[in-house]
Amino acid sequence: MATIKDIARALGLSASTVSRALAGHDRIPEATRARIQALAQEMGYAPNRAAQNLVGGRNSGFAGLVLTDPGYGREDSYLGEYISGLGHGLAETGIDLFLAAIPAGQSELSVIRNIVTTRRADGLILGRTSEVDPRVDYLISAGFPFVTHGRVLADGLPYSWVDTDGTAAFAEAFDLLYALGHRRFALLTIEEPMTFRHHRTEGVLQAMERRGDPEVSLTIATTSRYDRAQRQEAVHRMLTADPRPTAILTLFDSLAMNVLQVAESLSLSVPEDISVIGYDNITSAAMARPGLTTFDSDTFSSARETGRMLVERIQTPDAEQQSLLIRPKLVLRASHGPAPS
Amino acid sequence: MATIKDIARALGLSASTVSRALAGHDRIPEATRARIQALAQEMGYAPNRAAQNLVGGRNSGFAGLVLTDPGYGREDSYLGEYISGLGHGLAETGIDLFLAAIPAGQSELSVIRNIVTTRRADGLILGRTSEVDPRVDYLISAGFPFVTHGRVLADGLPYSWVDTDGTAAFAEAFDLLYALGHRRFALLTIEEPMTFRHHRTEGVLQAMERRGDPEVSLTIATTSRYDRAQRQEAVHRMLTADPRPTAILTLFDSLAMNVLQVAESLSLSVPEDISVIGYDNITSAAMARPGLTTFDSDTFSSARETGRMLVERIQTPDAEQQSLLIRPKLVLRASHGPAPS
DNA sequence: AAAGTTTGCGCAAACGTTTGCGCAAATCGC
DNA sequence: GCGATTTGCGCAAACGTTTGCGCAAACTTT
Repeated sequence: MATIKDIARALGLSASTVSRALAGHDRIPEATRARIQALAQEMGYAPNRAAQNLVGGRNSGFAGLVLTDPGYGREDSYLGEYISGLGHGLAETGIDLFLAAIPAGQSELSVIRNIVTTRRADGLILGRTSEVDPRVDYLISAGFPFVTHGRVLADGLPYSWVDTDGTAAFAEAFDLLYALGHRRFALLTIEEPMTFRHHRTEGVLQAMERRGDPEVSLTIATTSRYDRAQRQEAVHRMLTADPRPTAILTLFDSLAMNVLQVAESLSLSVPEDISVIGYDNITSAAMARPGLTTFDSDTFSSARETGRMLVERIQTPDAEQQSLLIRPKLVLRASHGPAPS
Repeated sequence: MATIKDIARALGLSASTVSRALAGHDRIPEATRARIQALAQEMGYAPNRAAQNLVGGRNSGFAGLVLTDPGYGREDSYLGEYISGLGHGLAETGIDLFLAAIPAGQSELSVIRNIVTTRRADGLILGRTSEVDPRVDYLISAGFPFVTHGRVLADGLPYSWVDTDGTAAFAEAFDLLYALGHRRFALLTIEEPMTFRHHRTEGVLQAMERRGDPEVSLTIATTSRYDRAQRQEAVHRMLTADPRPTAILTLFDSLAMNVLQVAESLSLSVPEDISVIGYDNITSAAMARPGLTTFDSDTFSSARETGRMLVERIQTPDAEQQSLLIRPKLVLRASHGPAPS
């Protein structure tokens, strides 16, 4: 509504002076700045983002969160908490959140490219990082500010990320179950080459190797991340194998939920017959019976940190890249117990 | 990157012609339009939103989804599914989703006012409507396009909304339990004057009245929507009352979850001792044991319709206001059964 | 073939801001 | 008290579009 020119006219100044005063530039005396700021306040002046954006070619005032369709985060409470955290990380910076919801079938990379070239956002937040991720490569080469939630496999790439330490957590889960006497392990994992799959698997393998116990066996079962029927079938196969594993680690909670369900339908009791441990601590994990033992990595604060890191990327592009590895906390519930004898 | 001027220069035309051709205006011969469009395609031209916005004062290209902090939708899978649906409703319109995440303690109304005056969005989507909602009043008076998810209590206000038919659903729930022999009912509700509270309560009261059975009793217990401890306590009081209700209706699923938990801690079995019915069909409702009987209102498609309605509001502001009342489907699980004798 | 209409397109202004350059006045150094 | 520097501020251009107006050429009508 009110423009810089209105302020200038009212004060008998030029638009340039008002602009500079508001931006806190040099060579504007404190008294003038104060008058200008007071009037701006009074008139409810807010800079026109479009105009600012146009002149500078930067500063759209938006941080884009890229979400892809299958799933989006629909699985559980995750997204709401994540957005809440991001909001807090961006608060007070004048940067708003823009949701780039990518329809199924559209190339995520082309949408990202479009956002970058049209400057629809000043920076991006990427989830679902895969081991080799063209989005990351592109954004680095374009020199565009971004932060990923999750990593790519290659080390040393110049980008900022926040991730949870799946390797440590899965090693901890293995050790916990080993200590309870379990020797026949199974890991339920996914087909998609997400980086977290690598890290979490690595945790189990490392812990196993450290034990060096020849009695320990591990079978790895793979299923699709999204196809429900295929998931059920894979779990079913795993639970009817002979010999049956007694300790099941799943890559994330919703897979563990499948295990709980199939076990129930097979009249296997958890944790008496099999122990199950998940990862993520989704809301359902607490509601399930038995309650699911899992790992919690505080989505809210990790999202907040992601937001803060992005702000830093945007505002001081030359600052060093940051990264944050969060150690998830084991949440003990009732889905694990001593190995059956 | 590529601008309209680049195209004009390359074709020996003026910027005006290119602009008009791309916008599909009159008085541009088909042949010229085709040439222009082809080159635009080839050069990867995308209009600069900031410039478009600046000239027209409209058309920021964003639809704002207003989310307030306590909760946001963190409770369950709701938000992810909702956003997914909205994305589909806005797809192909060139309108992106902008998240107005309102920090706790900030006035939602002032944020909305700011968005409207700075034209940061072309339209808004509002959730959490309360019986009397100043946001709705303000947006109507400002003539700003918006759609609410939920209604206000007053009828006949000129705005578009999408809501679920809580009245019908709660009447159905009552009837179901009545038919199973239940006579001592309880309704667990919230303190906040949300409109859905009114409608859902109304459903129970109406069904009760229709029966006109003097043996039926209904106690209504009220608790805070967000305070966990208070919720537990209210549920505890309800389940230790004498005589204890045998049929418990809760305003939404997460309250029903509380009932399930407290019942378990009191060694009451569901559904043998008490029946519980929720509303919303959150993910945990399926995972809980016993599975929660509840109502599902297809968040995804109602969000998609909300998105479509907003597009209509934005593009044809003079079109009639629309509304959509969705009849939720009863999802039968294991948390309800015959009244204990 | 003259008058009127339509077609195809360009000119230039406008949207609200930022910023390089410049200029007069004030202040400083000595 | 004179030259040099600093301070305070304005002019005007630029960012990429859209759009009212106008004009010449091409058609149509009579």
